[in-house]
Amino acid sequence: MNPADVLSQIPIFASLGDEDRSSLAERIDRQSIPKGSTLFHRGEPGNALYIIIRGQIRIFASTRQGNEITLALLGAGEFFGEMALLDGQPRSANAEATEDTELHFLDRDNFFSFLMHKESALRTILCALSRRLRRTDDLLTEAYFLQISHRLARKLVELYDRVATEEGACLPICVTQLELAGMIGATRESVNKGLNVLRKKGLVKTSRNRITILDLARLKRRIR
Amino acid sequence: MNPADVLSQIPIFASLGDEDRSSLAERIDRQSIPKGSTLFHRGEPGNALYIIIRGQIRIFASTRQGNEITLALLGAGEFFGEMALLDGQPRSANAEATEDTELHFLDRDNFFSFLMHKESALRTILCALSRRLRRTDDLLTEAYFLQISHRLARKLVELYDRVATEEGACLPICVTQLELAGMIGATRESVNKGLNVLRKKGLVKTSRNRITILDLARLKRRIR
DNA sequence: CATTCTGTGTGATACTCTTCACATTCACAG
DNA sequence: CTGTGAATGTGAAGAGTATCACACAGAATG
Repeated sequence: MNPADVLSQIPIFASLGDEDRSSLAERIDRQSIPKGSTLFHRGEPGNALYIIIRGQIRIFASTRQGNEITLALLGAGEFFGEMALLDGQPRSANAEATEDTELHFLDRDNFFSFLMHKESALRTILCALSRRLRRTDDLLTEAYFLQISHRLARKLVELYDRVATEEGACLPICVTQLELAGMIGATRESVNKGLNVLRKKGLVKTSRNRITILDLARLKRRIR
Repeated sequence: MNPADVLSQIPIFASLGDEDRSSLAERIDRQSIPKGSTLFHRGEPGNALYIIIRGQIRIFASTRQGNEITLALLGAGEFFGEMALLDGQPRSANAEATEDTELHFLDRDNFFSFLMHKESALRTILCALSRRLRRTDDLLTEAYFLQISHRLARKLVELYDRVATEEGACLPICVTQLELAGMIGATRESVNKGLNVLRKKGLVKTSRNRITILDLARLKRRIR
């Protein structure tokens, strides 16, 4: 698959015309990293935007006590690292590959000259940024006012939606309880106990690395 | 002060040439709102970006139980409301004036044509967006892992820095304990008890509507 | 096949923060 | 000066989580 075709699969660049896409493709480099390896750490200078071709990247922050919170889990077609690119500040979080991953990267100057050139791309990037900001604001309100069982239910629905839209069937969510804990800012034990409640009510079914939602409607009702 | 001069004081527009500035000034409207009044609510369609000339705006989210969390407190020269403008979604939070406030507003079409026209403005907007995103990410990590006393100390330093840079002296921070509680996601009582500890250690002095930092260095040390 | 590792399930205990219920102080309008 | 409301101070009780300390199962590895 040539770079220009890869670009056409990516939401930010999908609206580009053919010639713009090819000219951008020439400026983009490609990189592969193995599962478990780190792409960058918080505090490092950042000057590139990454776009995921294949695999999965986890964006996370950590505290001195060794706790970790997962800010985002990104898959093929999604991009990240744009913050450091935009404001020139050091990386605000860590990024690691949770699967063998291939990605494109685009450096600062290319990025800006490209944006100034294509208004549609500018609009798409700005949309994506504000959507992410919205999401984090929501997470913040949740973090302060919702108890763990609610945050858990909400996150399960969110993760389910992501799998469901791609297949339509009632697929299981593939996460460990530890990962879930990181996403909602809780301990693994609390997540386990929260899942226990949902299990007893027949809302979900759990097994190793898997959570299957049995009654989506009732689960959604618990969120409110 | 004529519109064009006002614009030159505002970071986003500072880099404009004189003629650009005047042409933009014609398209910008002005609005005054009294202390305590609401500018917009969450869920309303948004079609304008606001820039604060004078006064203060509080951006906040609220839950059905009536709890409120202050997402940002913005002063002269700062702007907000750009998110709804960018992605066309409804307002994601509420905005109210905590002082008598004057602001400019700029509608969608003008905003985009302006951005496409001036790369420096684009950079400023993108910087501001990513800075805001950074801040919220930080707040989120804090919310999950830091206990109230730490969040309190951190917020006091942040508020102090904002006052201090404008004057240089050791000015008191003007907030009520209820407002502080909204900013760090806690109850008024918890804030009170947290302040009590800081007071006993001689780090701060409190009175009605006022908190004075006595020992900034030691307060900063508590944050870590 | 034995061993190790990772993910899961669960109770006891301790701690933080909220909720509730009041008392107190201060500013300010009548 | 006096009443009224807003902001503050404080304690008791309870909810919700974290921490700790295990037991156990299945998968992966040699």
